[in-house]
Amino acid sequence: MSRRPTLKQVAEKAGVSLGMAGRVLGNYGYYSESTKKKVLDAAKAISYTPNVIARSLRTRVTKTIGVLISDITTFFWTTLVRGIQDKAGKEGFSVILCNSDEESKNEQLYLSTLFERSVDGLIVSPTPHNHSYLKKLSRGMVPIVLVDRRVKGLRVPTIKTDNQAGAYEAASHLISLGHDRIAIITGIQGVETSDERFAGYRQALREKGIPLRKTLIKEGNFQKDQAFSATKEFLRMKRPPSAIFVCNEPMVSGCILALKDSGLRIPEDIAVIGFDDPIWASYTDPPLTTVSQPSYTMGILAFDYILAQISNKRKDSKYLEDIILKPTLVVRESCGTRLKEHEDHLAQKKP
Amino acid sequence: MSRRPTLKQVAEKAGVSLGMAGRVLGNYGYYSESTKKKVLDAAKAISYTPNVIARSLRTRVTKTIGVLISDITTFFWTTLVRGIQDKAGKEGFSVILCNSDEESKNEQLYLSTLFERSVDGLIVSPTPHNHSYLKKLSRGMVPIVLVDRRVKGLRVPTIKTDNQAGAYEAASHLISLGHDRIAIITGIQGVETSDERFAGYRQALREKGIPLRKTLIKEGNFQKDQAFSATKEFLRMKRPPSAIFVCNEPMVSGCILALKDSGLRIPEDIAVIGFDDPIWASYTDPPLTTVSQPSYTMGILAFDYILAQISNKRKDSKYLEDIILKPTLVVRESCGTRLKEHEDHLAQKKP
DNA sequence: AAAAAACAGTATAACGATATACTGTTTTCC
DNA sequence: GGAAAACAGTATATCGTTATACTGTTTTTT
Repeated sequence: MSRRPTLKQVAEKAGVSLGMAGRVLGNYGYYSESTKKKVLDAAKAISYTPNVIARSLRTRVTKTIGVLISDITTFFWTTLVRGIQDKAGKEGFSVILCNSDEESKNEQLYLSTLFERSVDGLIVSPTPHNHSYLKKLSRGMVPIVLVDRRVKGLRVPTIKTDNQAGAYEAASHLISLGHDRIAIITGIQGVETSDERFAGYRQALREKGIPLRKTLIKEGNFQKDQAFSATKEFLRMKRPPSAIFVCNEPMVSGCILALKDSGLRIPEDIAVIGFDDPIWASYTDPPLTTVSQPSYTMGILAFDYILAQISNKRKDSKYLEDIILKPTLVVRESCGTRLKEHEDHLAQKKP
Repeated sequence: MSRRPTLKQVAEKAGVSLGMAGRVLGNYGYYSESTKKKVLDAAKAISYTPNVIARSLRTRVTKTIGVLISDITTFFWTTLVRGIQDKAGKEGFSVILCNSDEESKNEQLYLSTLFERSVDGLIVSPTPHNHSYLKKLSRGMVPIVLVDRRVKGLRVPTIKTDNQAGAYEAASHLISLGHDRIAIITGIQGVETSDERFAGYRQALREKGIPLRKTLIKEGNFQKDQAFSATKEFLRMKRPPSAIFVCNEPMVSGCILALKDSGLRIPEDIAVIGFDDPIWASYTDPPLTTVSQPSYTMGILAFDYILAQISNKRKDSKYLEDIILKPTLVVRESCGTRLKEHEDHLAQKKP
């Protein structure tokens, strides 16, 4: 690979000193119109572009942020990351993206490589356990913003949704439709997101006077396959649940797959309500009722917050407080709400 | 933010010269056991980590690759990118990810920032037009591997699927089911992926003696909304198509949405076949028959190829040839294949 | 007309790691 | 025992920017 032109070469070509070339291109200090022209022409002639690595070494600014999430493959994270990227691009920042897969050893590994690369800031969704390294970094090493979840003892601004409220709405919706054997497939115990969703579920049951049954609670680890198994287990019960609240998108996939596999109809045989609202939620069979989070907006906000920290606007107390966004319940057909209408509609179609 | 420890500080703490500390940590040259211990202890004591920026400046190696694709938000790209990331992570590379949204001005912008950041290599899915900058970079500036599409006049290794074969299979499948008014919603004219898929469609029709009707061909620009409109237009025809071949995942979404919106049943009223096989394809109503691409594998291969170029294994001619993977047709129910069985199944369930 | 300020330009010191040249000292080998 | 080789260690050039210190010259101010 050929070596790219340097500022020194520009200066030589322009017949001026390195310093002068630097001033013109960096637009600081004094320089005459004539040297300006000479430098600019020379730079153009050899198509000079500054070496950002060298600049970063000197200025201690990389214009790069690290983003560490659990898995880019799921809708919630893809959308959130796209939000970060769009805002970052506008501000001239590059984004290095890493997946932790909820493993704290990956978290540690990626955080350290990102730190060694001198990123200007980190947007992190912490894994369930062992945040020692994250905590260490948070102590004045590099600006950090958390997304989706907080961590006990980590005082860092966080962008998240009110998971409890969302789950409460979901469970209340099911209750209002007459369900009283409502199962839940939770995420990962110890992850704030998961615990809050469970808390919302419990709150709704308690308020409506429905007993909390341990047999109707299963952990799905936020994963499709585990939700599949959990669903199958529910179906093997003597009295299976009449509705299932599934706490994220991949797990909803697993749950629906298991129900289809068992030949059950949704919502006639069993109601399903999800968390996260991927594009496909509206054309599953039947369309999925689910709690929607503003993930793209969360990405934008996360970048705003990290930028505020980087450019030291932190004194602005606004950027120190957590943002807790409200999720919304999107009612479609998987809980049977519109079931009657739907059947009328089908009836019309049949000749 | 506090300043991080440097090699100089390690050397001072260990009471040796900078050079010695460098040798121990870099494990080259001569050093005694005693200095080794002193240096290692000192490094640990002040928790030294090398500054990768400084190293990169000196060694001209950043251990970073740039990835420029159209949109991380779609299944095909998310999965492919995850493949790249997983392999890159294993090899100690970081990935800077950018979305072009198929706009050549974005392509140009992101390519230049990536180049200025001295990435070791680029994995690019080129936008439809104006590859002048990409071509310039390909001339010995930085190693490049293309994914999904080639570009005329750009001699760079490419990882792609045999789109024509995939589309041919899809169209043939429809024809074998008795369809002869088969519409197609294409991607973006001029993009190889799109043109090849159209070619496969045309080839199938020609071979089976079915005339190619212009009215049954609409461009959807690979976008959901445009596919929605295109579908609606098809439905307004005096003789609407009996089947639609939709050339990527977001457009399938748009198409299905339009059909549902018009109250049409799939496949009874109209058959749908897609390209790309997202997780949700198996639980739409009905499950989607579609052409599946090995996108995760493509990501892995793309990284293998860029790594080969970076580490100059290019003499190995293997890494100079394009890889063209075979897509596979996944038959589900949206073309009516298993319709009979399905109804039997439903009949059984009814009491 | 002298002092101060503005301007044009050069030279050079960082930034932090890498790796070579160089100065000694010890060990090996015939 | 003496030359060669191996070893231990220091000093320093380099990567390509940025930005300051410094030397002059011109312009402005009083």
